[in-house]
Amino acid sequence: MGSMSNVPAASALPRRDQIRREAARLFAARGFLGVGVDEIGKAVGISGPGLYRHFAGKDAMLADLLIGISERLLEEGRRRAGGGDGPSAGLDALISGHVDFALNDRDLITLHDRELLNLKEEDRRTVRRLQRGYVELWVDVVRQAYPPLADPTAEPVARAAVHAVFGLINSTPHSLGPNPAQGERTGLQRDGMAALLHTLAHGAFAAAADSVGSDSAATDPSERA
Amino acid sequence: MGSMSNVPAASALPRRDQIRREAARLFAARGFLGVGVDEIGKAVGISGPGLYRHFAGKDAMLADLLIGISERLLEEGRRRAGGGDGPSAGLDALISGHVDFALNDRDLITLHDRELLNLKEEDRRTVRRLQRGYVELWVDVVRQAYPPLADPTAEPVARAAVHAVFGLINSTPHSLGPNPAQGERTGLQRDGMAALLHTLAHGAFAAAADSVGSDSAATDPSERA
DNA sequence: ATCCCACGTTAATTAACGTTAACTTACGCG
DNA sequence: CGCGTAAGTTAACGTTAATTAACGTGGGAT
Repeated sequence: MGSMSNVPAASALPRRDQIRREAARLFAARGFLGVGVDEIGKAVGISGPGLYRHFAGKDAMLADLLIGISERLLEEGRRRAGGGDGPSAGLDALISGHVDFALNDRDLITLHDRELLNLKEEDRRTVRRLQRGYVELWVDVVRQAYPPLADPTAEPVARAAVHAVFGLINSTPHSLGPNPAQGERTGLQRDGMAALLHTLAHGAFAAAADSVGSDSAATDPSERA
Repeated sequence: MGSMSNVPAASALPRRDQIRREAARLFAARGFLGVGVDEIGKAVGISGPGLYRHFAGKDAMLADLLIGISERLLEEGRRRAGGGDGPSAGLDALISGHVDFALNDRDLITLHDRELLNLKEEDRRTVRRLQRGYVELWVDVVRQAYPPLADPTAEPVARAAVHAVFGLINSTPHSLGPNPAQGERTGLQRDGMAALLHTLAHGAFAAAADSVGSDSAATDPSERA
């Protein structure tokens, strides 16, 4: 193993990435346990056990996908949150980043919260740690951008709102039909959907801030009007 | 089959319902393909193939659960949407109903959008038809409650917003930890969470209405500010 | 008393799946 | 040239899981 003159030319992706993409597509479409390795192999043009030259096993493929996406989310999130122009702009950047992610990498977003339970304990802990970091990032920025949420008693509200907004943004895979075509007449075009999700997310956070700014909402077990 | 003097006394649930509950719990926890029939059997005190006296097969259990929840959502939704006191109150009632559902029947809400792909074609069509009816119900009420969304060109926006709000409300299973205990210090109590979700949903819809009321958002492919 | 049927049990059947083994091929390099 | 290694192939193995078969059993209605 001395020289190595790889560089896969201008052809296609490296095998490993090709496998990643097809596996993500199939796992998202039919579930991790619902697709066999032969199927993944066929999708990349090799057959069955040939995949074991590139991944240690089926579990390792899923782990690679989930850890990869979690790392990319956190990394990109950190970059955007520290964008400079104050917390409000930071939150905008976070939202845009997550929306782009949900629209561009629908398969991975789907897997991200659907297939965690098929990971071995250690990988699951890794993914959860990364996810936790990402959530903390959002919670901090949201509480700075919406001062009423900065109150210590409002922390659970901010955290729950962040989770809910993730659910909101991540809902696009379900509401946008199957994978391939993007300009269907199902509804909005891509950019319109991105703008709308951005708007909805802000609306939700603003409403949360308003609710703790005025009356009961969090620690008070009284009913609302 | 002439007499039938059932009435299961004051003991437990009928076997069939007991199976439903345990199957829902297990499917939500580890996925439809991740749990075996022996496991479901053990959860209800009988073993393995004894389940086939009550359901035609594992597929039939999932179909029963998903169709059941979809029917209940639609039925209860219709009841609430026609509550009488105008579209704004109708929307409140719809939101409250869905929030209650998400908080009370977390397992079923999880299955509802996670396991559709494990249904046979016919059952899947049935579930989708019911889901479509439920969405239409929401879209109609939302557009009445928020006049700017009643504009014909805003229909895709209203529809996408409804899907997004479903994602928002349904996110609670993920952000509330595992199933059993309900009063953990993870964050909000149940009622606080319900109130917050209600608030967030309204905030999202209001923001959607604002956005189409003022500038570009839907059919216009221009960028937003 | 008896019949029967709802409700279970365990054993057998069959199919699928992940993984490993053994073997082949192409090719960069000393 | 000859060798090692990356990247495949097909065949085989061991397990697991859903479903079916064959077989009990106990309690109500006739």
